[in-house]
Amino acid sequence: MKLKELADALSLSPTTVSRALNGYPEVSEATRKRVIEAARASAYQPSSSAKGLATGKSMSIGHVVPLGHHMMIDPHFADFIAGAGETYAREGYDMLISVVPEAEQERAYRALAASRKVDGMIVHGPKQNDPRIALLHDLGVPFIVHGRTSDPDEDYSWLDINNRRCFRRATEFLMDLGHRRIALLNGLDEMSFAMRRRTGFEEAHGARDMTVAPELMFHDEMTEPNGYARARQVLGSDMPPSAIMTSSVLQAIGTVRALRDAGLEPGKDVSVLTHDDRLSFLQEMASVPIFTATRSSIRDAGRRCAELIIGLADDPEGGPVHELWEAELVVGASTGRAREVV
Amino acid sequence: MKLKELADALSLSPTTVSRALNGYPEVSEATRKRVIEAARASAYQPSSSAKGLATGKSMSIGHVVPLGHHMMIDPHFADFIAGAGETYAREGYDMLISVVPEAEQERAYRALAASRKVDGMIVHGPKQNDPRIALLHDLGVPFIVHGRTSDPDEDYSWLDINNRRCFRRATEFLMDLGHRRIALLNGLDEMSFAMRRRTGFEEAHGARDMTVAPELMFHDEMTEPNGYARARQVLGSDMPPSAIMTSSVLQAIGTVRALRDAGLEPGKDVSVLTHDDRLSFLQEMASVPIFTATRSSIRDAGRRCAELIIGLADDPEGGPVHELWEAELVVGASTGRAREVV
DNA sequence: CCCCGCATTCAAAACGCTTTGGATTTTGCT
DNA sequence: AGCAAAATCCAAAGCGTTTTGAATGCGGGG
Repeated sequence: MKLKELADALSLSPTTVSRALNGYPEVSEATRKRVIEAARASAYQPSSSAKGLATGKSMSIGHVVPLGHHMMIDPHFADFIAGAGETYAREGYDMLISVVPEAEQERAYRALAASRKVDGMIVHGPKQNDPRIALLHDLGVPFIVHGRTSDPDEDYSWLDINNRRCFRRATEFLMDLGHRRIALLNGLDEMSFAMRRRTGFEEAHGARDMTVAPELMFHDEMTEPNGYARARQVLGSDMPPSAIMTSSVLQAIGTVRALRDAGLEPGKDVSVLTHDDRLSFLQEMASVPIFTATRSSIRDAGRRCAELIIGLADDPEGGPVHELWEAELVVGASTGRAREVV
Repeated sequence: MKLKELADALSLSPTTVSRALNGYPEVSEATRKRVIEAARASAYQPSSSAKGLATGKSMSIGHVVPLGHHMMIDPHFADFIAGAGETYAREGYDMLISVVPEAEQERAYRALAASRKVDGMIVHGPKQNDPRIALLHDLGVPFIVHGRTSDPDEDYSWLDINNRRCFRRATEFLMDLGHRRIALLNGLDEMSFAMRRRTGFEEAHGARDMTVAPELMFHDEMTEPNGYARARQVLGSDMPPSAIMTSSVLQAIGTVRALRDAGLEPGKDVSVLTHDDRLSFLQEMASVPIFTATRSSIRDAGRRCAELIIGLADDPEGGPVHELWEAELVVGASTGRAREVV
């Protein structure tokens, strides 16, 4: 069913039908009703290519997701997508995902932009110095970064959580419990968020005239097996930490597995504190959370990023927008006073 | 940069340029070279809407993903997507995802089909009797189902694993180890795969003249917390099982947590056997796997489904295609001989 | 030297929608 | 009743490609 046919059936011109359906005022309410009803009855749906060609908008937002080192799609990313998807559905947008090998990322961005398949893009997992933001700037596509680079951050739009501060608070929380030797199982070191968290971690040490132990800091992909492996490694060392911080619940779960293997109890023998993105497939209903954690819903971030990029797509001059979210620090069962080792 | 401009710059007609770029034979190799070079230099990329309008193809495949009961996006789904995405990227297709509340699914399918935004669709998580396949049939969109319904399955395309057989084998494997009382933590009962697994589980019992204990069979969303809760429940019952089977590694992880909580050791005190979709963020490098499992990569399934749907999009008369994959049964550390209880 | 056939190239139509600029009818006022 | 303004509708011109049908230039056979 195409517009012309619908118009013929109604003895109206395509012009009028188009206007009636798109809510333009130059059409009487009576005919608008009639048109809308007929459209519904015949399940008319405008061709997206034709509409796109005529309006210059595609009503979809692009996400380029690189297949990482281990060809893994990040579960954190999946939850972000779920949130963004909700917003898109509500606003009549679609989500276009391009999964590409790391090396072909730039080509993918260029192709998406130049073919005008998307009205805007969301940039995931920004590195410290990320060439993508300059690229997108050049390409002239509206975009928003989930996270920030380490560049001055005024001239592009982003939404981020205050990684530095929340990791500083978390570290100090552990120190207040008497912990002196704390391990940090962080995300990959090229990631901007990992560096910010590390900075917060170090600041906390500095503020109390403590020094971080380099042999207790790790940058890995945030998986359960990696959490397990690193925890095992530090627990088996000469001077094991009394607390372990991780950047993801997945690593924390691995850490707990390692503790159990070593006959140690989390929260008693060794404290575990993690950042919690509230991954949906791990949500507990328990009254007291398993993990003490800095917490911020990555799904909410997805929802909000989608709203922001749609705003920018509608009004590219809407200027760069920035949102910095604070994470909450919730106390769970995985932390406790440090054992008096002395 | 639009086609006409490129043509002008080359002193050629749009016709010729278009043909040169699309590999038609009616153009001399010399000019083709020239055109391709100029296109590359000026980063020309045809407008997808215009191309779509002219050709009738959109070069993208649609996925409708419902937000389930707990508004969770399934991590299994994420890995499937990663696999499919690889294929799409290779074939020049894009992936269009529509995240919608369960109730609006039908509308989403209709909209995607009628707006011709996609050349084909992949149906996820088929229910036992799934109205979507009739719907898509009506809409006339090529589609492939990942899984099967319980209907006769000849008239639509699908790719599935042999759930019934692999769960039967797995159950018999446990019985061979002396287990007589086996719990099954399955996926949601409306899911077609869950029923097939259940059937395999029951067949194994029937073949040995054993009866399944209804109080040991559960249908839940396949999450870690659910695995934990159910395992705790059965372990605390009057007649606890000596082995627990789960439909997902996530449930298995939860189960192990429950065992540990109860002071039990997996593989010694209680055996755990799971189906393993090879979720990428859980891949171990260990030589002997943690879990004994029936194993089949859901990412490979995604890859293959994408190939199949692209094939169908190119040639809708390609007839229904079917692929039934066998899962392998790999022995890990989580199973062992049943404790002599008697 | 002419004409035919092949290799190249092009002008124009088509794809299905939105939007511009007018035309026609209706309404509101005097 | 008469006229300007407002309301309603329409024909036609895009939007950027592909594709159809025809034109042009060329070499070769007669």
